[in-house]
Amino acid sequence: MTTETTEETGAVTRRKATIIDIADHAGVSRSTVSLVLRGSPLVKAETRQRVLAAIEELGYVYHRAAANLRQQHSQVVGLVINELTNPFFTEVTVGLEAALSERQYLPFLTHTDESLERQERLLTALREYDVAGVVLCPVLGTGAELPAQFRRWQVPLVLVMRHLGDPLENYVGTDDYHGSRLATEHLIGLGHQRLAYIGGVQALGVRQERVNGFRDALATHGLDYRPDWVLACSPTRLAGRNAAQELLGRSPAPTAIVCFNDAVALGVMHAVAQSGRSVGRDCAVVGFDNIADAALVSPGLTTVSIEPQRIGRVAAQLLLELIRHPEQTGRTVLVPPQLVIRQSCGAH
Amino acid sequence: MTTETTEETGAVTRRKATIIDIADHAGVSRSTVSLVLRGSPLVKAETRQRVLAAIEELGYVYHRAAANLRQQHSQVVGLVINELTNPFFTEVTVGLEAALSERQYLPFLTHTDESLERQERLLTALREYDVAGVVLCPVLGTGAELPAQFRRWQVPLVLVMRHLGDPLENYVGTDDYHGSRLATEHLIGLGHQRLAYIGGVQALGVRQERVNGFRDALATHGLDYRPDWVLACSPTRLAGRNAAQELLGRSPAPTAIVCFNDAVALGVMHAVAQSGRSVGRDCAVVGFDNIADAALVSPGLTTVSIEPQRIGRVAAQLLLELIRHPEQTGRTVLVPPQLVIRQSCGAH
DNA sequence: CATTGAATTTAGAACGTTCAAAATTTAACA
DNA sequence: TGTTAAATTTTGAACGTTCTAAATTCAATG
Repeated sequence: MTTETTEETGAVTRRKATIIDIADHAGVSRSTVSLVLRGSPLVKAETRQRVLAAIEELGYVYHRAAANLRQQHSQVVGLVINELTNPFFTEVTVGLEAALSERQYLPFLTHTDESLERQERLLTALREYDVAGVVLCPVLGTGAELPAQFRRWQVPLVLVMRHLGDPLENYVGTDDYHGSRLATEHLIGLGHQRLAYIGGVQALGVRQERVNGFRDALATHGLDYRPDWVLACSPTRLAGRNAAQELLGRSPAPTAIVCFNDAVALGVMHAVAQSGRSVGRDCAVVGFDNIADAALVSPGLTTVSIEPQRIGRVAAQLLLELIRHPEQTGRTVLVPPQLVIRQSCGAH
Repeated sequence: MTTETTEETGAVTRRKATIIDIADHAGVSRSTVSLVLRGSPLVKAETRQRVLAAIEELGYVYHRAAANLRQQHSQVVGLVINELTNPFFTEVTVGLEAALSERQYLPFLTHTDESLERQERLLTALREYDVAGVVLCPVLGTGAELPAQFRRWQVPLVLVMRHLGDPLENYVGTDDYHGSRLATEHLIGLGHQRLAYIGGVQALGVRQERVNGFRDALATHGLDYRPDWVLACSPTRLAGRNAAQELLGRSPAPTAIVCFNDAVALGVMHAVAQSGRSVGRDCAVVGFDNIADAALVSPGLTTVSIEPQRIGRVAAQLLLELIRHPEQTGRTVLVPPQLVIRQSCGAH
């Protein structure tokens, strides 16, 4: 029986049914019920029916925590994301969730809000809940020793979008270098000779990659790389506008601007228009990320698309591989980006 | 000893240390270690030191799943959010997480992506992981019987931002009616006589509340409510722009537009400007939500601020109350919104 | 109708913790 | 020093599952 009465309220409370209640109700043993629950072919069809009926009747809910305890492994994967407000990361998590739930893993999503302290708290919480692995987009200022720590802890770890420089770390991100190169070469192909780069915070490895792609594309085509035409700024629309205003005031001014991301690019477009120039005609602009606004704005923003969902899926796949083969290290997967051509670069 | 050798690899593997390993190492019993872990005052200071040293030395990690199993309750709370890409919800979750982790609960964040099927999968998964309660922003099309189901399941449930109409449901949201009224009365106070309302999907209860606030504010001040000046459209910038274009083409045109949310309002501002009118001077616009862009755009968007973090905190508090007193039902908390005055309404 | 092997089912221990109750040690006092 | 109470520690069962190995049932065969 699964009903009992509590003293305080006098109300009838239904204790949650367990596998034993099902067993009693169906007239079989715990083990048989367990086999049915896991879809084993060992049980006779008729018995299975009886058990399933009992499950239905008692409203039984499988207790995964107990099963995991016994089986010594969990089906939960921690997702530690630094900035959920950024739609890009939301997309990454959508890809992660899709790939994980296909393989019966449950993603445990978690938000550090770019705070190192929160990140530490969350990582130990996940460890205490015995997750099978962790996908982490580390907060700025995360120590490079974190991957080694995870190895010691024996918890598989995949970094996404930001890496820490440990040669043994497992990392999934975009091919920033080639994406940036792609964008730059497109502009050069359109005949531009005076190209500038705007955006990104110096400290970020991502930015370095993108600037390198820009630099090398120029070099390959025999164009000058002018350090004074490479401006850093925080990755926002406002900062992009300010930086562009300054740059466009110089003489000569660039005729094409490669931007760190779309937010910056939108700000840059704004500044270009305000300076009396036509975006695309007098000054070409390309972005990076292909956010939703890039298509909606007018003229449309030419940009490098990095398929965030795909990155999520790839990260999930790598993590599942690591769960199977924990000894693997140093895997890096760079998802190749694609150029999406719209009007902001003057092409059609 | 916690080291052993696996046959396959020959590598030394460190089995995760348990409370028993700590007990042996410190020369005490399981129970004593357990008491130390839970910060009990019963253990002698010197013993505690010895145990803590052992914990440190063996790199022990508390196994919450096992503890929860024994204690028959978990410290995990499910957060089921329909649209994480919406920065508003991200803010709500930040508030939830903050309030929950203060009380030692761990928020298990989850994303339905506005899919009913995903929502169902996630809810059963959370049940299987035996969460202490659930905070849910239900997907469109969720059946009104869901709260009753949760009651039968004996899982405390708090709805946020969207309710289902069950009189016993527990709900935390904004006071849409008064927020909308506030915005409308502000415009009336500035002398406007021809007011229109744009945005929101008919089916949503939220929209009905906001339109009611708009209507009643008009009535209170003896102004006509014209149903043909109340336009529904999906809550996006683009849809807002289209709706406003249509509306501004009529004659007479409204001199003030109350919008369902800020996204719509930004689209409306765009249309107003395109029609050759000055936003604020010729046509006032107010939004709802106070998203980040509202302050950045020019002119600044006057809008109703609903403090999403606060909503998250309140929802968390209510849930924790329900976990303590599961018999409570029918609680509704409406967080009062505030008017943030910028330039888009012509005031200063 | 035994016998055999396959098919199906089961008992008991185990996973890592905490609870209740009991056992032991320590301190205080006459 | 013995007695008592308080302080501290421990034992064994329990939480809901699954594993291993063994037990039982069934069907087919000679």
